[in-house]
Amino acid sequence: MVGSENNQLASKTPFVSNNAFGSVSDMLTRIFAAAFSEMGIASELGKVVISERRDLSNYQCNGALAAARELKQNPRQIAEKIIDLVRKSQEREIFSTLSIDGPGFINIKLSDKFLIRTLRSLQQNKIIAPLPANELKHTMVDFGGANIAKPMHVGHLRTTLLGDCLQRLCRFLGLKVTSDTHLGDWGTQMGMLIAEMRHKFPELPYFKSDFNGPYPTESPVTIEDLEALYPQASKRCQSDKESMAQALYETTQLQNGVPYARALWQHFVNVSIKALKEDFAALGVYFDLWKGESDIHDRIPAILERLKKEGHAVTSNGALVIPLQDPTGKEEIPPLLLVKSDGAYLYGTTDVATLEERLEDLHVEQLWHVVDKRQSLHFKQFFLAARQIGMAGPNIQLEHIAFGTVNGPDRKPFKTRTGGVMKLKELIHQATDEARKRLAEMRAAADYDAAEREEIAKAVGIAALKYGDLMHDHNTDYVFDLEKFSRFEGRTGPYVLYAAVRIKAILRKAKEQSLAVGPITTITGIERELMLELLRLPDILYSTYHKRMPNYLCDYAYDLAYNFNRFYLECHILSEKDEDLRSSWLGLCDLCLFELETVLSLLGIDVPERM
RNA sequence: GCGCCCAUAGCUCAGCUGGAUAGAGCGCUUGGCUUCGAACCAAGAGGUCGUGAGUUCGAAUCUUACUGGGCGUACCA
Repeated sequence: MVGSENNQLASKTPFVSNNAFGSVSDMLTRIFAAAFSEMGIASELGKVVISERRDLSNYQCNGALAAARELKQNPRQIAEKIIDLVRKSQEREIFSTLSIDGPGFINIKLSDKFLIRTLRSLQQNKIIAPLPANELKHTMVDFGGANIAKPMHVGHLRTTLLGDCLQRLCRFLGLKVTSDTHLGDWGTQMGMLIAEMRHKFPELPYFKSDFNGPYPTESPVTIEDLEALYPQASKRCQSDKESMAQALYETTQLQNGVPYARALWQHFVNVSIKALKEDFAALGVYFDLWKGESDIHDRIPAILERLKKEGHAVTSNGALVIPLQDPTGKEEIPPLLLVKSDGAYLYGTTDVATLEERLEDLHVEQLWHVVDKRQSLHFKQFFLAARQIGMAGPNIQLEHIAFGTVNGPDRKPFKTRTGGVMKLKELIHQATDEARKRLAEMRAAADYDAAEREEIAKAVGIAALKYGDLMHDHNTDYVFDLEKFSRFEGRTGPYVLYAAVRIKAILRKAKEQSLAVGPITTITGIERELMLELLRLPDILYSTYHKRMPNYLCDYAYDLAYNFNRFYLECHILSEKDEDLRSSWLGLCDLCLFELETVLSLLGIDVPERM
């Protein structure tokens, strides 16, 4: 029979393989898909999802309803047959009940045996199955959006946290990842800075035409100087044509590699990178590469030549552009500009050259740009151009991971009280302050020494900040409310952290009392909910990856913490007299901590030992 | 003008392929600590899912028109 073959097929792809724990809903889907196809119905309809009616089931399959429309049959009868087939399969011991409710929903309850067996294997190995081999693409995450001479501010928060979460998640799921900030270290802004330096400090050796010796190894400016210099330079050039001409002149000197300009520029870059690394480090964010626009500058002429020769790039209104055709033919897409009429390169030019480098030298297969959604037209143009000129083939994934603005209570982009741009450093300080305040209010950690208290405040502050940001769907704007994010009640980082710390406290006490942390063996009541929650981890990780939606991780972390708190309240673990039950519960605590810490670490949040 | 996105409880937000009674947190009302950290938990009130029409057995979800808001629209990034 076809059917038994299908069932065997399903059982040959266990969701626990090589000790690695996979998706339960995928595993159930395989079983149901086999049953659907055995009935001659499209197997896609066998999709099993986590139940929306927790009171009725753990998982559900709605495929019979859709099948009923195609087959023009009664959905309940179809569901009946599906259930019969599943009951006959080798997998029947997974289920405690399979029932049909409403118009034809198949409600699935898992057996205790299955639940215990599965969690025990996870408990032993603590390995989550990586993505299937064909999905393990070399992924580049381009995020952070750092620039020379410009401080990191609140506008960099989302790209940094989102990008970092994505790179952590990809690595966790077995992908090869290369992250790159792609510094804005080239172009007119750099010329403007040099011109400003010449204007203010003409006595520096860089500006002496008769200077022969090597230029100083010490930077003439600090990061603070640079940050102050940049707005002045920018303002001067905007208001004064003469200054702009000077800036363009310096830009040319730099691009032609004239020593004084290069030397000065190198100082700017060094000083800036040092400061940027500190900013990122304060958030626990690290990059594999610190490439910049300057790195690909030399590639540009050859690319432009080729594009002109191949007819991809044409002159239009004095500029060199790639005309774009919308594949759907519906809308008109403005061309991608490569060279301005004054000869300067643009955003799109460096993007194309950088893409070439990433594809040819680094062999990246998947490229994610984590950038403000206001730039979506640019990325649409850039990606389309990359396809049109044949640079990115069909196997290359290009994606703009767009995010909305961080708003203040007035729903306008977040500002300081005085109306200025909030620096990232300042934001982290405020988060730490808020956490410190909360901890003091609750008289928490009062008996710890000052250094530990400070460390805890930092950890809690970062958790509040990161969770508060990442919990929101990145496609939309959100209201930044530090006071709210820092609460220990509700859907916040500190709440989740608290649950994890509670577990650590129990495990510590258990160890002190030499109580065994054993395999999970029993289900008595409320902990079943927690166990079902624990079963979802792989599903959550995979869907977070596939949708590129870290907010799923945040939701899940909260659900875990909440379910643990319920279990904790109801079951008094350490005082439990039944040794087996106690060690089973301790095992459950340990597993829950493992999952919480896993999810939090993907969000970039560390759990302190106590708080 | 054209294009993209958004509109869900008093507030901030979820809502996975079109599915059952639209969820959560905060706030509000009420209840639970001689026991592992009450920084917790439980219960309740609160909704014409922006408006109208359409597709469907079934729409917050898909189509369409409209209203209100955000953003972008060739030489900035």
